[in-house]
Amino acid sequence: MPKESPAARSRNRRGEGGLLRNELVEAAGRLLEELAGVEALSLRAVAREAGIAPQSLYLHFADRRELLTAVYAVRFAELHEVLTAAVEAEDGAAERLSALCRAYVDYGLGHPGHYRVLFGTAGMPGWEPSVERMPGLTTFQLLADSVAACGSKDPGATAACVWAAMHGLIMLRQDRPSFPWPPLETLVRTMVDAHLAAAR
Amino acid sequence: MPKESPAARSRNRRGEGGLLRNELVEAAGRLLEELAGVEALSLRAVAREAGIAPQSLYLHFADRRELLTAVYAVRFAELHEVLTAAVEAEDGAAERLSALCRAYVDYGLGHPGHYRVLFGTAGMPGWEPSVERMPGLTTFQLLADSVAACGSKDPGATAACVWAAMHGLIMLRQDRPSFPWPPLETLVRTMVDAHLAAAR
DNA sequence: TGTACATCAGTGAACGCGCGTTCACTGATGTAC
DNA sequence: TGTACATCAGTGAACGCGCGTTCACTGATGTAC
Repeated sequence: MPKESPAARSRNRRGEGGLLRNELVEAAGRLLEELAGVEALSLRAVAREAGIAPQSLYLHFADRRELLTAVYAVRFAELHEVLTAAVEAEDGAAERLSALCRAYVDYGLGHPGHYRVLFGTAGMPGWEPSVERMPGLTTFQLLADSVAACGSKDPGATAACVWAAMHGLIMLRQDRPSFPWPPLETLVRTMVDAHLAAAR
Repeated sequence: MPKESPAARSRNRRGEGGLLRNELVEAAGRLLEELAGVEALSLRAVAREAGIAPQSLYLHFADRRELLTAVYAVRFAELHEVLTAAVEAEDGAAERLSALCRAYVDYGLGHPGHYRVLFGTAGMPGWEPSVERMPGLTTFQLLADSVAACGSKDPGATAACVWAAMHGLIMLRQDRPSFPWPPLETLVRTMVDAHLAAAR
């Protein structure tokens, strides 16, 4: 399980070297499925997972930071898609907001490693998520719109609060598993209901 | 600033070797003031900050994990004290809850490094915060009581929600500084008001 | 159609770094006689 | 009061590890003539 057979990978054909780039991002994704966050994505670990020599990574990324940026972009797109689908599946404003929150929290708890790359990234050596503004803001808009549709007086602040609450839920449940947590459903419902109550 | 003059520290007198233990925890605290989280607290960095050789740390701690545990305990006591003081300074139930939340968020944003040692600790190599249950739960009780006093139907779930919301606020504001955050006051008030609204 | 050559996808070997940890040691200081 | 000794607070030197990164190289494959 932990080791890849060395013969597993054979060199790409000429002109198809670019394939390795995707293989690397996928390898990083696999690592994140079983391990914690960005710190699991050492350049060497990713290369190992992909079955190539560490220095081959430099054929497609200028340095480790660029690799992380690529992983970040792919994962953000994934999350955005999940959230969009969740919102579109419902009709009523409150239902849409609930569905969005559920989907977000489910993603975070279901893919802890991926989630941490997206949002649990601080003081990480050589990794500044200034890139996130672009994809991040349009995704946040999804939430802000849902909140606004529920009649909140200050959708910006409320949406930020909801985001933070979901983030805290995801992070704390992972980082403090020994705490006697109420069921996830209860927590999400309590949180959403509270902000809905304030909106009315 | 970064370097300590090597002559700064002189050996403790006989029988006072235990002083070094405190010096080390304080050195760790100093490191956390300017740096991120647990990962900043390498055994060697702490020793450097304290002005001793790395291996001298083993005179007082069995390994790095034990040092982190000591730092954790001291910081948790500090936070608990801050929160208790904040609650006791107010009279009305809603005011007490608000004050508690403000104090918590202020601590987290005012001492990011310390806060991250307390709650931002996951997948950290060799650090399992099972110890936290003891001090953690009594501190959480402070919040649960404040929430209950406000008339919440499910104080446990609501308190957990509030905790998560504050945690998320603290972490995200640090990790995503480029996001257009509403003022901190607004966020905390929005969050507390929402849960108060749901309680009524 | 055959061959020389350029290109391309990678690898071999090595670098210096900070890390946690171990082991043998030093030298000042208090204590027993 | 003087001295031998044990204790104690530390240090010197070294270990193996994984890391990011660099440089020179290889060998298969497509292309030009």
